[in-house]
Amino acid sequence: MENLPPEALTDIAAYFQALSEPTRLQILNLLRQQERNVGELAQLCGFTAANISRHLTLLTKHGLVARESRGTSAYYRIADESVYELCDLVCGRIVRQMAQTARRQQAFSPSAPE
Amino acid sequence: MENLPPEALTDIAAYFQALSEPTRLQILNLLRQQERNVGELAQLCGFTAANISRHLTLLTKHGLVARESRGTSAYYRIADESVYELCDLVCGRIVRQMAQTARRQQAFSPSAPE
DNA sequence: TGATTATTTAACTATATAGCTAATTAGTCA
DNA sequence: TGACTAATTAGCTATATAGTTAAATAATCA
Repeated sequence: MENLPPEALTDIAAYFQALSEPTRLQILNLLRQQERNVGELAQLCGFTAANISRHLTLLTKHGLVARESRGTSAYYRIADESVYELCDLVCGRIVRQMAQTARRQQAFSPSAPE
Repeated sequence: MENLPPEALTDIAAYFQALSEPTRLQILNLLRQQERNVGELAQLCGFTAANISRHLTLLTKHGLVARESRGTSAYYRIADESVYELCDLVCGRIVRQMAQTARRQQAFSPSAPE
């Protein structure tokens, strides 16, 4: 990232944006276990198939998932496992930060932490 | 990310969202070299100070940058270097993907690559 | 205190997008 | 071919947000 052409920032931002939506993260999380078709994902996520389909299209465009047509169904699977590295890194950051916040609040009101 | 409480996805999404904006990435990139005040960043980014100030507030809320008041100025610096790891990972992904796309296009029209 | 400068916040406009329903497309099978 | 099912796309609404200018805060200094 040190010496980036300015337009690279746009690409990186777009990639992060693909990951900046809870429903899409839920989809990625579900696909971690096994491939799924659109209807299954829709049911598991609790949204319409139309909605999930649009999310899957976007994830595909960014190379995060891959689509395979089988019969009348479309099965999606993770295309690049390295996404989970990213998510784990962020997870770690958040946990650390929450712990830190908790410590700070403890310091202010040790008797009534909240 | 394996066994996450559902609300964690929202937190992770919010963190990625902080990184999903080219201007904010530009700010982070500039702060890689040295701390800067709002006016400097505004000038370097080519936007108003009001706009940059709002971006900095958001980055601060996510623990990405830290603010220090000095005189009438507010100086910002990177609060967690690990952001750059994330960005480098994404960078790598994008470069790999672009190379792959280029190869595919080469395969289709080896004489007139574009 | 009053003037000046830097930052932040308020209020607004443009644009993007997550969700929906309904319409369309595509594949299977009688 | 026609009926059926799954997926996608179109069209819509509601919400979020990146940018702006202008007003409000905050700190310095004469």
